[in-house]
Amino acid sequence: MPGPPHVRRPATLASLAAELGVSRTTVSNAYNRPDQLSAPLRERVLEAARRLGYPGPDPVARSLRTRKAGAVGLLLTEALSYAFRDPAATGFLEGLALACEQANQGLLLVPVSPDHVDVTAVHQAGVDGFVVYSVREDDPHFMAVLERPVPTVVCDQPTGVEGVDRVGVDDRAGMLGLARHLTGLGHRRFGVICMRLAAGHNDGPASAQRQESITYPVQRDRLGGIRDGLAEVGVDWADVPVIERFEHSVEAGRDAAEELMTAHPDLTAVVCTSDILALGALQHAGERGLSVPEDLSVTGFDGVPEAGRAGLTTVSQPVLEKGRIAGELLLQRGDRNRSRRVTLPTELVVGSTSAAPRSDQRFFSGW
Amino acid sequence: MPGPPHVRRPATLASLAAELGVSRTTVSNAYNRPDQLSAPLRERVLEAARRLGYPGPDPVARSLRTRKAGAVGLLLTEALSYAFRDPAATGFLEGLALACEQANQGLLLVPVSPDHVDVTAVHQAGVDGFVVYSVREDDPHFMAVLERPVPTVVCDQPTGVEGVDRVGVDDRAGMLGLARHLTGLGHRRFGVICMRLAAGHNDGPASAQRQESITYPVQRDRLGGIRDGLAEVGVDWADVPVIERFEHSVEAGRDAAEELMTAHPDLTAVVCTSDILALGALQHAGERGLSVPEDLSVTGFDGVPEAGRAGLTTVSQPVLEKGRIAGELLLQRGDRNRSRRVTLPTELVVGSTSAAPRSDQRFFSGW
DNA sequence: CTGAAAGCGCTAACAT
DNA sequence: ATGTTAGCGCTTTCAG
Repeated sequence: MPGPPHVRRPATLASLAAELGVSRTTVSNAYNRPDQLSAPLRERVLEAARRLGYPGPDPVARSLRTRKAGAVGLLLTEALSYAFRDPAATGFLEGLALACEQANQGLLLVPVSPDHVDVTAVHQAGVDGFVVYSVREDDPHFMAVLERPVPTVVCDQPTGVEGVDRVGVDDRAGMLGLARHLTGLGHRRFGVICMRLAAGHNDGPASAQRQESITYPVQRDRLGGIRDGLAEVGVDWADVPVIERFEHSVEAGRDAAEELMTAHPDLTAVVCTSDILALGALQHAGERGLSVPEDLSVTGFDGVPEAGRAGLTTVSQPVLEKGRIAGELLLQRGDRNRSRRVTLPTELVVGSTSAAPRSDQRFFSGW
Repeated sequence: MPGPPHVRRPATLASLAAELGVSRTTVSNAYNRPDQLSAPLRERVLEAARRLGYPGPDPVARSLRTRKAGAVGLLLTEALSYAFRDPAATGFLEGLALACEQANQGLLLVPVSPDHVDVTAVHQAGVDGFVVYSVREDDPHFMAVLERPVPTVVCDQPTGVEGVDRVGVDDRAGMLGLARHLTGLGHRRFGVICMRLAAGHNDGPASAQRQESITYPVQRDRLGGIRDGLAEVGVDWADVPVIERFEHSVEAGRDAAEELMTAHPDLTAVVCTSDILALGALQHAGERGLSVPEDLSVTGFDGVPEAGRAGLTTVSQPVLEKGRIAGELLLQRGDRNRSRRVTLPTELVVGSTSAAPRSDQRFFSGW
């Protein structure tokens, strides 16, 4: 907060003690260890505090002394405000908040400047540990977190970081199951819409080279799951167009679908790596005059409430649970000897947006 | 966080200074005032820090010294996790996060134990100020916030607190407009579903006495707006059943509507003090076999996205804007001489859930 | 450009 | 049950 400092605290523990002619310890005890002094004395102290406008022990000074901040820091890739717009993130946050609440710990959302990289906020954060939600492997904020001498738990990505606990789901297996569902229905001509794959702003086809250098493990696994599933029925991944979007929004999904379907009007299935993108694709299909699932199958990933309402075929993951476990992993100190890894199950949800392709499309590429 | 303290920091600013044979000031400057020392020296310091595993100045110690925490505290009535479920709260949070982000300030969600009242978390919070979101006038956590010697901004409620800035909307005027819309359509037989009115768990009719002792100003104003609007056409408030719900959820709204319509099957309009409750009422109408708006008009308040999708007639308020302004009010220190009050406009949104009552119901009470 | 001195406000041992 | 002693790790005048 810019500007002049706050009003100087009117009174301190020391001044109160002096006023009362007791020691600082006694005043401190009046607040922190009521059983360490007689009730009357304690009341005298509290009464004097009220009279002098002493607001109780300063939290920061206490933190310095006790080496406990009473809060967990949360690092998000995106702008802070994004967390409240993405339903998957919201579910995660709800779970994390639940865990913090239960342990009576605060949850500090660390501001991440959307524009120029500035990790000072990570350094400033008075927290006892960090939860990192789904960031790039080479995220500078994440690096800054690792330098802090506090425990850290990662959700989703990055994976496999030394000395850091992690909770996530088996993205690859989830997508593999979904791919099998689609190939089982008879689909052979696929298109894919995915989220940001690496640093840099790429809106458009994800070249083979770009796919080689993915820095978001979750996207890597989800794409890998599709690829493996298609390989099982002989579909070559090189023939599958993959469209990447920097922004993660329904609008971006719609837009990507337009790009995809314009270049490849013969696709029978569009697989999206998130529900949000899929909802956009669904929207585009409507605009294009395609019936879903008759003319086109569309699938997502995450299982957010909106997807459920739209009847989207998707892979559902327990986001709230993920958040709660992330919090518990951080808050429950156990053997910190070696890092713990928790992988939650996903579930294939077959909705009304996937079906067998029209028979005339099934194994032909047109007349 | 329970358990043993963290690993002791491997090195401190002092130990680094000793190692290098420079003063602590110099090391401090290397981090905070790069222009105060030569580049080579600074590099030497930073290099030594890396080598010794010095993670940079301890944020808590720095906070104590500078009297700045670099974070804003957020107090919510409900359990922390609730904030992520209520779409109106989510919008507010997004706006607030935006403001914090821009000022590079953290946002600390203060845990509020749902069960036994425990305000220690408010005392522990290392923050430069508080934003209080929509709490009861006599909320003990709020009282604790007021005792802290830091600036505070209230969103919505409580209103009229000395020395505290406030941002909100004109709830009364908004509801008055909505009431006029309904009376203009010809409605005369109303029922109301409202949120929690005061401390204590009351699920059921809100007696006149209970309505006298409302401690949530927002609910007081919204009910008052309806009352005034109905009074204009001669409908006596005493004849209007008001059903209160402790929980704020679609399910609670559905349930309240059932209670209301069972006791008063002749109503032509159900006014809800929130969209969430209204969505529940809509659901109940369907279950009851009533067509909306032909058989029954249903209205909400807030203008959340879900309501828009459902075509709900409601009073829309700029929640994101409210959040942003709350943040700005706190972060922009201006004349703190006297408290500032910001009242944002609401907008009547006429959807497809309100229409004239069936003519045979219009001015008759049935045969 | 660098150093010395002086705390920020509090709590945890260890006495008494 | 209360007091004494020693810092927690840092920044900030003010001199050199």
